Amino acid sequence: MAYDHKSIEKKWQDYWVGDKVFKADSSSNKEKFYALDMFPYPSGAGLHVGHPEGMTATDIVSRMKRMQGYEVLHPMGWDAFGLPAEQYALDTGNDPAVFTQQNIDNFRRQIQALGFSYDWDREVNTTDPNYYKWTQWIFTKLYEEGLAYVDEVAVNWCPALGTVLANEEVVDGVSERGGHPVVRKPMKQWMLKITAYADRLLEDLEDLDWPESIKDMQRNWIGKSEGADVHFEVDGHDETFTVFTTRPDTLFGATYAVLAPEHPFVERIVSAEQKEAVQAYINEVTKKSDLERTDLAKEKSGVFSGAYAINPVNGERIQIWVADYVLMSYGSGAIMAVPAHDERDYEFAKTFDLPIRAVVEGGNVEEEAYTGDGKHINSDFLNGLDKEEGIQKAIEWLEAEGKGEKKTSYRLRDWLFSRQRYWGEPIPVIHWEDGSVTAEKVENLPLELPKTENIKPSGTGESPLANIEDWVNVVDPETGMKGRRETNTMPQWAGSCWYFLRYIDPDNSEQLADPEKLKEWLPVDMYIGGAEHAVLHLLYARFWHKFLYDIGVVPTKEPFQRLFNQGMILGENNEKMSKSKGNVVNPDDIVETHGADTLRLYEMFMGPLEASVAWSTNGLDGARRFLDRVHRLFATDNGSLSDKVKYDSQNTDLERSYHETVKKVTENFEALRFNTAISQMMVFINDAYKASEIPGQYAEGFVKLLSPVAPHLAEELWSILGHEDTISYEVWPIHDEAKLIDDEVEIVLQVMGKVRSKVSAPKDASKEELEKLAMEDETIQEWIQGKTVRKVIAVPGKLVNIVAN
RNA sequence: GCGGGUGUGGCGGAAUUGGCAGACGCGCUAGACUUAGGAUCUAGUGUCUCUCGACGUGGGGGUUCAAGUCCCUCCACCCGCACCA
Repeated sequence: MAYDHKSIEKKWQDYWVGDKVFKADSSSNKEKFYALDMFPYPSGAGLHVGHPEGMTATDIVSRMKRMQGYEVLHPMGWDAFGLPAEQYALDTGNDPAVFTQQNIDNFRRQIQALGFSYDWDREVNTTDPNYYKWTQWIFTKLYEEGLAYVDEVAVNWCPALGTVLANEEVVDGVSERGGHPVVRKPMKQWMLKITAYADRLLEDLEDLDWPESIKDMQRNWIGKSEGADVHFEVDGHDETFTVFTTRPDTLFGATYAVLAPEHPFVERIVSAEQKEAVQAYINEVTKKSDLERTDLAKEKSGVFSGAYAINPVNGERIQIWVADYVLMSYGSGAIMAVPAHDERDYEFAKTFDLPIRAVVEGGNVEEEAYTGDGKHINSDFLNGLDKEEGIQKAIEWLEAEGKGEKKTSYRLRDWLFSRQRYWGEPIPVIHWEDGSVTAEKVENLPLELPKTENIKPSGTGESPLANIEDWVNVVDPETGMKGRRETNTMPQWAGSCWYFLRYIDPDNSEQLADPEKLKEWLPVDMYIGGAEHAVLHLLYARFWHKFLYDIGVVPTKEPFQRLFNQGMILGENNEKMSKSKGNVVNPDDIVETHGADTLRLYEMFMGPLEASVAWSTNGLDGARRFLDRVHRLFATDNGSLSDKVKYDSQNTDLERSYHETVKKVTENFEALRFNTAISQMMVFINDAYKASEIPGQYAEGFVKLLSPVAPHLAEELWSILGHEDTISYEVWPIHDEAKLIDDEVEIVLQVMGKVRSKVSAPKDASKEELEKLAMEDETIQEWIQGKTVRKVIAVPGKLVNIVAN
């Protein structure tokens, strides 16, 4: 019988899972290798063909590393908290835990049907109390270290639904569900002080083996910029405000100042005459959505506050304006405006007819702002200096005069860590009636989510947990003091910040993970996932990891040494797969019709791992055809070994092709270039079909090379080749470099850089010998006839180029 | 606007330090075997001429004996950020 994927795949999957073939042993003395997938959110829709792409890539590497003698940790788990389960609960009254468990079971079934070599004994689930116990524990540590704090932050409050909405639940200013109005409302929120790690998150990127584009995205997100804080006094008030500037050297060109509309200072300094205008402006601005406010195309808007600031360098009175082009969230929410040398200030000054004074030479201030370098003018003690010197000197002056100081600002802001949701890790904090706040003691963790049939909005903006009286209200057993539990839960990011640590020691009830085991496995050697997590997940996880490093829990500064982002698999119409477009391909269907091995092979052969390529049914058929060809080459219809395979063969037809294949496949797997590795395997199979016989050791070697990509078929062929054990721990083939070198090589003969002839020559023929061969070649002689040979370039082993005209 | 990236046959894509452009797969064409083929096998397949040959890696220019690869310039598309002071 021909290649029957259904029976073969079932057989080997049952064996792998049943016999725990891929169990990882932390105590072995093999070198450790940790291959990690970004774990999925188990959605109700199940797996789509995009999921297995990255998973196949890590699986191939894992399987190869095992065969190369490494102890491989390759785990899978579930990022299972999240909004959809909560929505489902709200809609149906069902328990999100039950719903989530069903989805997980479905995901696991689908993933196992693809034959990945996960160690299923290490499966983790972020919604499991034994898991989130440690998520909560990390939070309490952050709290103890002062890195978790409460702040007032505006949230999307929907009065009609009585709940707070996530940004993605708000569409065009109304709730996505029901279309109710949404307003910004300040609420007390837990924040994590990621900004305290900004510099280290930036610097430590250097040593990581990550795509440069991802590093850059993180750098931009952190957005470090150096400059100075400058303090301005307000004329007629006993007040000062601070601006942040990267160009303190242009202080003499500051002709007005601007406060963000939300700046608390605005109401303190606004003049009586301007009060009404300012209030009207602020009202207008707060009505605008974030999108409208940041729309670059729009005209600058603003209003004069009626107050004046004193420029600290020259005592000049300058107007203070309120304008929304200054953001409260960056720097100090206030700027000194230097219209001559800043494009935004220039545009604003032109709009409102404010003075513009050049203080740096170069450019034409009549026409546009000049942001380049040049000698300073109109700047007293800075005159004649260039930009760099000017900045230096200005900061020295400010610090000496007590009018300002050197300052570094970051675009990165602290992490808003609260969610007003039921389906998340409860934040383990109690607010006591005397006003004190304490974190739950470790022995009281996990603080479990209470079971309830009544998940509904609290109506106050608190999470549904606020409805559950006997959970929310607590009494201190020792002092009798009453308290109320925090009702906010953690965001989905929390569980995914450290799951890779738990895989290392998933059942530990005493600690997050055994330090000795962490030392064995960390850092993750290979981490593959989608580029959509390039910034947030990876930054948050790095932050937590550095924190855990600081408190001595983990042994490495960085969690993920090597990172790779796989591309997307698009629908056959070249658009992103989505239910609404009807172009989603379900892996279950492919496994049924073509088999898991075909799906794996096809996804790896489509193109480079990082590229986004459209699904093609024809391409899939081609992948299947290759596996059919492989099967037919090695096995007969009744499942015995093909006569063509001969263990005692002395035939050397395939020698070179085989060794080249071993070399290329090994190198390409290592470099994650699976498409080229597979094409080389195809070349070998084509050669093998042409050969009169296939030496047994080449057949075995090839099956090993194929096994990471098409493990079920490889196991089957391995047993047909007469082996009892799994192929998973067989020794990976090594190529013999000597077999790749031919004694005779083909030399390309060129005239004027164009190939005119070819000739065979000994591989180590000298330049002179090659030149002689070229000149003797008949075709070449015809080409150079009647021409003068100006020059002959001979590259040993490669070519001869004759310059003649 | 800033940062990063990509442009190669009808399609997906290959091409060490500059050294035979188009590996491999899909598709297509012809043939073989077949009652049949959406199976399999064989041959062919960048374009123009189809004979020599010429042209050809987004466009233009340059360096070089030799450029997909290096330099300059322009264009298109994709991703991220976006009034970040």
